[in-house]
Amino acid sequence: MGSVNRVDELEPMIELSKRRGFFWPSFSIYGGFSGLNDYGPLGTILKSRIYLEWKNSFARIGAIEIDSTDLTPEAVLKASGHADKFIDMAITCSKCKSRYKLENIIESNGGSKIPESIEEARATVSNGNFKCPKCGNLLADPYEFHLMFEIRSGNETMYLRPETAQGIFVNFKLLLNYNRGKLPMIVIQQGKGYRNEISPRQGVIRQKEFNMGEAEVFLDGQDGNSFIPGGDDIILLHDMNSQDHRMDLSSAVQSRIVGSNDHAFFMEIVYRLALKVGVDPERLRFRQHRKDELAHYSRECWDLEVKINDTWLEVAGIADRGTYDLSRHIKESGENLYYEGQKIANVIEPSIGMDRMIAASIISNMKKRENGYSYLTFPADIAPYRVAVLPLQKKDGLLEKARDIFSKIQEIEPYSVFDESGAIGRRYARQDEIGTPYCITIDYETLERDVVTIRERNSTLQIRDVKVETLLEFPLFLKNPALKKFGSEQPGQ
RNA sequence: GCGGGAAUAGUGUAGUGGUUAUCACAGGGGCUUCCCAAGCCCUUAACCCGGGUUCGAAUCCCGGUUUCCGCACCA
Repeated sequence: MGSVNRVDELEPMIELSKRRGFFWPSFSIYGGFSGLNDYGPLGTILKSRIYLEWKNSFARIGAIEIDSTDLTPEAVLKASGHADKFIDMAITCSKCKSRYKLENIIESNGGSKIPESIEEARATVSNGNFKCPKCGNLLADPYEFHLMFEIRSGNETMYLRPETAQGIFVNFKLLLNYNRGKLPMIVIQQGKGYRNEISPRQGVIRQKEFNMGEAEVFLDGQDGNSFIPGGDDIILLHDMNSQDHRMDLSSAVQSRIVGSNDHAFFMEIVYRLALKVGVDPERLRFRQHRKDELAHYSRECWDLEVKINDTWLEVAGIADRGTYDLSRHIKESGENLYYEGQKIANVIEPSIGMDRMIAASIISNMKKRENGYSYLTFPADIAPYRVAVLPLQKKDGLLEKARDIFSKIQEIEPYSVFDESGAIGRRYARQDEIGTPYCITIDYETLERDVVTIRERNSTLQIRDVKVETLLEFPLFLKNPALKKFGSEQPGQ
């Protein structure tokens, strides 16, 4: 429920998503399965459009893209550190059923040596006289908890990848060769990651299987100036000492808040993507990881967070992985993953949780009109459907005329809607609710003079007397001169 | 995982042991209107799963699942 005063933004988003087909819980006819969600028809289009924006923003700076496997041999994840770090040792109080991470129990009892194996953990616990912090009961029987999904393939142990990144690192040698030995090299990958979450919550926000968009940026040397941030967006930066700064990212580098220009540049790329998919800048900040929360591979990390229900939710992380991964793979595989002799590339990793980015976009764009009807203010670039064609009524040849125009519009804008049912106002409302930016109405003027009316979603304004030939003039409907009359309210701008 | 609520058409809900399972919105068809979810008529569509108690269970009990709220977890 939440407190009475708080407006819950998540619940209306989930309700809309179920009703209109953005996403819904997986396997619902079998009672559901927690932590898994399917994208419905609208969500699937939205997802591919947001991925495309992401790809474009990296392609514009010369990125190359690969697509590696989900199944990953144990050796790779041993090298990367995940096989060790992704197994938690835990302990449950037999009396009050409280669960603890073993290392927390050892530390809170003044111990410092964290056991490396389950055998060692058993020995430590049986000698340690550790008590449950809650009820004082003596704790016993530590066990392992796997955060990765394990798969058996013959005699091999494999895992479903916890991140897409390793697929890029293991291909580094081939990629560098493909790139004719040149750095910097930016490699991106779209795909699924899998984590055995103990208690998935909040629908698409925390899942066992999730969509990621990751980039590994391989940099020449340590100077950190291969890429220079150029934007003047004033951004809220919450640093590791919980100090807030409002400044653009190049100033943040000069003020030594962000560690390097390279790091700041990719923070900027991710920030602009969030704006591009329609997240309100007022909802955005970067938060720097404290030393004690950095992942095992990371030297410095800034999360992009979105404010939902007045709490900050991580949607992306821009980590400085240094030479960690390549060094590890050099050591474990014995392969030459150097460049220019003995140099190891430095890596910046902008990594985006796409499901969360999509949810943030929906939430940020959900608006209500004064009459209570809701609409989605998606930028036209990511709106699932961009145009709906609506005959004012079905009689007098309007339906046929509308169908004719619709089939021509589909040629230039394949994702368009045709809707003939119900009153015209109802049909506008239907399109508003799924965020279609433009409706084209076919009326008696169309029959007489071949002109249509274009109606814009956010303003509900109309332009009448748009010639059909103007409408069809440009392959990209969004760039059509017919829309200029909408001025600055146009959602595509 | 633990504790506590909850689970009924697509969505939101009513229903305290016997109902033809309520209502609204949404959806489909028709009439009417003809530029912003109007009106009228018709219509589709639901008791989470499995056991038990009972002559009889949507309703009571047990187990499971899902979900929400706390706690823990979130590399």
